[in-house]
Amino acid sequence: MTEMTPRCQAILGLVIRTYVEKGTPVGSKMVVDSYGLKVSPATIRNEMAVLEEMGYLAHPHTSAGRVPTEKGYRYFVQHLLGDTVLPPAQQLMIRHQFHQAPLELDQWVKLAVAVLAHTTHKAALATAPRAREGKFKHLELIVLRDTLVLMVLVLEGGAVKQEMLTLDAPVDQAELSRISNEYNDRFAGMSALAISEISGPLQGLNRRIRGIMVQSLLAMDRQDNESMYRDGLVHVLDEPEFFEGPQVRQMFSTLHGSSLVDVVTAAAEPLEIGGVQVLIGGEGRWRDLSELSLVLSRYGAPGGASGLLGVLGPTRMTYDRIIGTVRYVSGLMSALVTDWYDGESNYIEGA
Amino acid sequence: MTEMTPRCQAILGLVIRTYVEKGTPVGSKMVVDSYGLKVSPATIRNEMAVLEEMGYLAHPHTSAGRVPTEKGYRYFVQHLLGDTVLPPAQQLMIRHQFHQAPLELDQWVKLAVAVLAHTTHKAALATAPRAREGKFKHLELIVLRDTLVLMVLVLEGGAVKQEMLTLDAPVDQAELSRISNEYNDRFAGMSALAISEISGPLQGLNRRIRGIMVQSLLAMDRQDNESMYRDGLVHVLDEPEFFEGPQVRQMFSTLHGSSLVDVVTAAAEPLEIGGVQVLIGGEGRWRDLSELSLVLSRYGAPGGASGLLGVLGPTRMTYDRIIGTVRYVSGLMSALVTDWYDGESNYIEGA
DNA sequence: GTTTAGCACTCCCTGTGATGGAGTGCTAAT
DNA sequence: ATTAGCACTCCATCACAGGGAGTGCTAAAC
Repeated sequence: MTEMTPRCQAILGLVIRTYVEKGTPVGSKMVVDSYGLKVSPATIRNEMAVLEEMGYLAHPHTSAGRVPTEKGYRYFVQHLLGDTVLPPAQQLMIRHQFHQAPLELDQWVKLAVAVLAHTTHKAALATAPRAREGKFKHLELIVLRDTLVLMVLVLEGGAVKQEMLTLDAPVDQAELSRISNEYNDRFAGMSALAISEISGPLQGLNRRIRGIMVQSLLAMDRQDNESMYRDGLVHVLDEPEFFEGPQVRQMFSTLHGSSLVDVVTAAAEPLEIGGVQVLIGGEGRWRDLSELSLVLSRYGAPGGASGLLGVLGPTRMTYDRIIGTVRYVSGLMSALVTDWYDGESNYIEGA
Repeated sequence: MTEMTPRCQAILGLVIRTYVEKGTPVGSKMVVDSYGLKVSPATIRNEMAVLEEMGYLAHPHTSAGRVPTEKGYRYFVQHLLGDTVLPPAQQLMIRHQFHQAPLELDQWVKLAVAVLAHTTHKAALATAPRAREGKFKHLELIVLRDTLVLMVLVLEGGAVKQEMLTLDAPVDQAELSRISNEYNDRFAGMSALAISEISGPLQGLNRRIRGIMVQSLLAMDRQDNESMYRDGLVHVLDEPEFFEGPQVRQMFSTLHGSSLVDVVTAAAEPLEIGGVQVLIGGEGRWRDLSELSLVLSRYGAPGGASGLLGVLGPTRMTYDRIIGTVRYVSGLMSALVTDWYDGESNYIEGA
């Protein structure tokens, strides 16, 4: 059962590689010819029969070649994966696209998704880095018209949150400025907990503002459907297995739907920064992803905010290349984010 | 040629209605049976032959029923469309979804797209209302770390624009507050042109800020790919004509791609607020939309900001119902936006 | 003169074998 | 343990026939 001769492994690897490349079930002759092996097809057939019995390969029908099962892919990813480091040329191309990177964090994330989707030719997704708990930096209150106020909340790290407030009674800008100045003086650099502790019972406008502040600080790391960027979903349509029938529809509702966020966050839960997680065919836990694989990584500043990025494609994908790409982009993004936060903390210490 | 007997019209209408409903080419017998006409199939056949010669109907092959051409649809929309006003029940359902509407304009727009997509079961799109030229309301400069400044620009009407600035030399918050206060006192309520006229030659930070301000004010009505909301693209996959082959792929790149914005803005160019424009099969101008129709409307406050919203679906769609829905939602949105701006201007006058 | 019944014709759609090929699984020989 | 040989299985492809839907024409009916 756990018996797995080196040759068996090798053959499993070859079968998967050829299947990933060609997309059709691969037969014994195909393996021998493609790699110029010194054994006969019959030998391969025997080994393949063993692999099938162990559950790593499957048979569409009696006289077809073999196809990897999810278990097969998983074994491949865990034990047979060679060097997943991207060749320097690829690295350069990716780095180059990050070179004229914009200054806002969200822009970086969008860029990362686009780069991932483009270089892997698959669907890509990412979430912006979020700290576990945000710290208050700056509050601004701007009156738009008598009872309507725009509240702009800036957190440390540069995240900005806008909120509209309607009031019961009109206020003027001077009053609002007075309030926001007080907040800025009193609460700068504090966490939600600290703010809650300081402030006694509140009422009216102050109460609403405080509520939103605390809520925003606490909800920093909650990823919702809106905050996940996606790109390149079209690429998945290029794969022959998604070419026809209602699969296309199902695929797209999966990718576009809101459940994807849950899957991603659940799958990424055990991930350290820089770590890569490979989810093959939903792993039995998510039916939506039955034909899909997800290569996910967490990026961010060590001990600080972190986000997720990854690639989503058919189970039949070139895992080595894609894992390499995801890991590399994750590394780049971590560097960017770390730089950002270092700069930030330096400033604070130096101030 | 321009000859079009009433009965011809009626038959064209019936053919289109049945085709839209069934999705298969419709034959003479089908028409007679479906509507209990008092004429024989042969009569219908003759008329249909005439309609075909005039270019309103087409023949997939010799012994198939008739299918409407783009020209046929256009004639239908222009002359044969009955009452496109939505039944009260539908109106109520839509209105109800707008009832607990959020306070931000963009949220309204998103809601409108969702409602359109949902009720028509087609793809929907919308752009946020933009004024021809914005007016400055409020500027806020917040230092994030030594040389990095967050600039928040609020325009009249509540549009908010964020921008990051990197400086050559560090500044402190006090200095920034001084600058922003000066701007707020001096330029409140002014247009880009007025601001440009007042200010003499500038340098350094002031020059950058002024540049962004003017640019933002001028670019208010420019719709880019990012600013167009889309929803319900999946619905189009339900239509049988998009079920198979590379059409799906092409469709999706069309709908997701950036060229759609150009098409929409070009098509909407002649539209008055409240007007509805129907684009059938790309009208020969846009090859991407060959199988698609676009029902578009402009909404907004009269003389003020306006945006676009519409529905995109296969040429084979129920034009009356969809035009009705688009017009109704457009009306609702116009009311919302007008309210918004009225409130705004009231405040300004009363201030 | 318009309408209609009748009919031949055209073309698609579907199901049915028939054929070939790719690949397996088994057995016996190496 | 490996391999050659071979029967077998099942899929894919093609051709072909029959049924069906619908047309276009013609001639008769109103």
